[in-house]
Amino acid sequence: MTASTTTPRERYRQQVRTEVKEKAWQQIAGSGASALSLNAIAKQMGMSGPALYRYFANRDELITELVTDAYRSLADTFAAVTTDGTGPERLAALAAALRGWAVADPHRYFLIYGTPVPGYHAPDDVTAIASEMMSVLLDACAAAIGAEPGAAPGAGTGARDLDAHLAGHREWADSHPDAPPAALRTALAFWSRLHGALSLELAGHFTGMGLDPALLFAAEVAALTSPPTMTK
Amino acid sequence: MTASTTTPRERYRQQVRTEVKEKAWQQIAGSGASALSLNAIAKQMGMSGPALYRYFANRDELITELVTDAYRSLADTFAAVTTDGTGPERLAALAAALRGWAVADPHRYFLIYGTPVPGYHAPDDVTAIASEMMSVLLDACAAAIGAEPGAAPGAGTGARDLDAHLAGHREWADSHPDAPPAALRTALAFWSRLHGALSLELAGHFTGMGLDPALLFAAEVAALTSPPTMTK
DNA sequence: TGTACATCAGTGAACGCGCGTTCACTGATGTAC
DNA sequence: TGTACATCAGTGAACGCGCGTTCACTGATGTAC
Repeated sequence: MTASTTTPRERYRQQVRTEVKEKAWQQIAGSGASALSLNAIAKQMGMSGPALYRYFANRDELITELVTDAYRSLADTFAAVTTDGTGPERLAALAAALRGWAVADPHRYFLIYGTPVPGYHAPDDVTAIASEMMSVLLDACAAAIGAEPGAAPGAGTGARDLDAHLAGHREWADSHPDAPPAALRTALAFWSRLHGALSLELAGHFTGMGLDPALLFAAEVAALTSPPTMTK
Repeated sequence: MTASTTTPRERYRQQVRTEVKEKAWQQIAGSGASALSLNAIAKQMGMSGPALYRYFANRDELITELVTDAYRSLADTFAAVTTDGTGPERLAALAAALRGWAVADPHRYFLIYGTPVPGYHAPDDVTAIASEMMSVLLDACAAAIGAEPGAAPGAGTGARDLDAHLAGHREWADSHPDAPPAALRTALAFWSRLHGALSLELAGHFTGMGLDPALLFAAEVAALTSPPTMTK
């Protein structure tokens, strides 16, 4: 509990910045990220448009901050997941955290993982945050794989080319230089498959089909750690 | 070769409509779908803005037509895939067709499967087209499953809840009323996993990692039909 | 083949709107002596 | 504790811009006799 050296003025600044972002999210929820308007936010806050330029240099800076905040929030959610339990249990917990986070605010999810905005480039901060998340995921994957290497997705013949490629391209996993290829494969399958299920769910592609997305998601999570055995 | 009853004027109309759509796609590629502007398209065609209202009632109608065209194009691509070969071969061919189609024009892909536009609702036509595609996919899935039921993704214990749910919700698959649950599961995994890999690839989430998306995609396709065997 | 008429593509002016952003200014809040 | 000054939040007017859309109109193309 170190005494905050924040001046009242600085505190007020942060409050206003926070409120601007809140209104921004509301606006994104209503009309999409590309329709974000500084003037509209100001009006909603009972201020005049130019006032916001005290708090954000321009529209792009606001969006960048929203993106960074979204990444930060997801990374924190990941980091908060318990590291107790077996590898598969940890992976399941991470998956549940991911889905919970995404379902809680689909627009925030899509701001990160949705259609990229042409011309907009995410700031460098986010790659660092993405690495954080990958590190947490790899940790659980390594634990899961250590217990049962054959249970990793693609452990059969199908991933031989991928494994060869991964042998030469594992910079993205350099937080875990000793993780076996199966762990890397599992991490990739985790991201790829769960984002597939989540994207379709949040975009509403399942509602027209009358399916419960949670069950598909659960089945995909299960398949990540306990691959099908031949039942013939 | 039935003689076309199309009048020259009608033919001209269609030409212009087509050109408008082409410019629209170019504009989407450059600035995103939400920045689509009738005036800008007209200017690019050397016409004045209001002229386009001879061809499209308004902006929304143009977008709707772009969406429908995109679905139609994907469905045709699917339908053109050969039905020769074994089930797994057919699934692999469909997967390759999907990826080829998506990579050829990422913006078109995202217009269908990307971030949904708040307030915009796709027309009814597209659900019919989506059913077409699902029917083609289910056909291949049924063939693949018939040969080797245990090879379906989730054939282990992980998909029991999903199977129970599918037993009561298979209207989306009513083109194949006799398809076994494993076929339905395979079709869902096909869409979900491949869209996951494609979305991440096309949004550029792999480029920062230095990975070759094609190899991940290939591994996912392989996992759909030949699940890992325990190598322990 | 020629004339009279209908159809329809495209224009230019105009409407109201909201946007991002700049600028000079007012008034309140904090700081230094 | 009181006064003088500096800092900074917020305003209102203004700039230029592009948007979707409507409207009355011109001129070319096709049709009917």
